[in-house]
Amino acid sequence: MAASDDELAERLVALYPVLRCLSARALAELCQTASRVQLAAGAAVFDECQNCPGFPLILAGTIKVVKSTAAGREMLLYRVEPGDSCIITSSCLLGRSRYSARGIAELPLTLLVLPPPLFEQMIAEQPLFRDFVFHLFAERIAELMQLVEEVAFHRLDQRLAKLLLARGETVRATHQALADELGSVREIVSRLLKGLAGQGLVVLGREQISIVDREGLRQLADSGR
Amino acid sequence: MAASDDELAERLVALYPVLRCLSARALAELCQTASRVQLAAGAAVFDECQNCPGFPLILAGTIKVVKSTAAGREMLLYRVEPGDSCIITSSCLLGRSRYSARGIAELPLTLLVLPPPLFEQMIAEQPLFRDFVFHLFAERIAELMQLVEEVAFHRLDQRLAKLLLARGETVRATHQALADELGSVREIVSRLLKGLAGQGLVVLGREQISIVDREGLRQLADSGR
DNA sequence: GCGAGTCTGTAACTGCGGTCACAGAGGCCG
DNA sequence: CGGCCTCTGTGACCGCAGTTACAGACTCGC
Repeated sequence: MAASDDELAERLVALYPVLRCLSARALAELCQTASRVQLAAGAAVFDECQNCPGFPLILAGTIKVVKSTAAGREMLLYRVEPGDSCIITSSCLLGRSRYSARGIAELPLTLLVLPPPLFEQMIAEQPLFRDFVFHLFAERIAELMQLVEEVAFHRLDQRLAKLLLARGETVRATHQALADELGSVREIVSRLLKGLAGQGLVVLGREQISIVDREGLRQLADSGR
Repeated sequence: MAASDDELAERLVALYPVLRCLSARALAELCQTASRVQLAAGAAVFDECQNCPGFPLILAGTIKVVKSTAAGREMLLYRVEPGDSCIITSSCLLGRSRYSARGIAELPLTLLVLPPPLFEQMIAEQPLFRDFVFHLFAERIAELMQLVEEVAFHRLDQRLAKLLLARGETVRATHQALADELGSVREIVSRLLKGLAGQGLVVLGREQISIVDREGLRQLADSGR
């Protein structure tokens, strides 16, 4: 028990260096007070209009935060990874409002959920923790504003190019998955990818896109700004 | 001097009831420490990639926060009114990052700008003030997520209808101004307004749109969700 | 090896939103 | 009154994204 808590504390601090600001005692207490949640890949972490059970620290896996329509289309707002915190959750917690999007576990997910009183206490007493949370807020807001701009003003091929660039050398994903990130539909993504391949920017394979001309893609993504 | 500070304090507390959590002394000190800024209508309050001089409380006027393109198109992200705070500013301040949009005074604007150390002190010491700021964060984030959804999934006529509904009985604005809120262009707004008028939902006049069928507009705005 | 299910390609068509190029219409000011 | 500026109306045209409807390709399990 104590050993596993020690281990947990270590992993926590490795992912969230800011927690070093806590005393060893406080950290141990945190590990005991917080509840551990495990979810399978694909499970819903939260949904629109729910209330929020606490402040989640991500130990493993990722959450994708998504708006979706009745027609089955979907759009990625942002992704939450270990070391981040799910800002929408914090915002519910802090603002006492409700979720306004859905969160879905992309990989098997392990969370440590701080109960609200503990969270508020840490915000009150730990300037560094406060800074950490605020910094996440600031980042998300900037990202969301950027996203609005891109959706409003950029063509889909540019957004697709940017998405591919952000994913490294070879992207393993179905066209449907890419469409869901962009808020579009599969056929269009297929068509655009074929276009990119025709320009020699990528090479296509099953569930795989290999970038061959990174610079060209970047030019496309940045054209007309 | 003291009289004018008293007046200021009164106006402040009227607009920001949360400041009641301060002692009379602290409030007086705040009024003295903070700097007052006046800007003409149309003036830039901040721009992308600037750093942030402090935490603004709005005494009079409004700020529109906007993304704009090289081609001269513009898109309203949100509007900041007396009693609100400009969250993008707070996010810069708290997250030590930079603006990622432009802020423009819509009316003659009076700000009271709290220097960062004072702001941080209040965040640290005043739980109610902290709540107030967080609540604003939460609201903005939810609004931005909503905006992404609307831009990505809703037709322009629906978004226009919603915009008109949110503006009261008769809307006084040029088509260009409406286009700038929606991230579109004047001709399209004119065309769509003509369509709405044709359906008997609104009546058009110079720099003026009068809503005659509120319910019909609402149906249009909500159709296909 | 066969069939079900998933993933991809692709062609025809539609419609929304944007661009361009004007023409009036209403105000404001000298 | 005449000229200028802003605001609005409008028609022709274009291109992107979305829809529909398939057909083939690949994978996996039986």
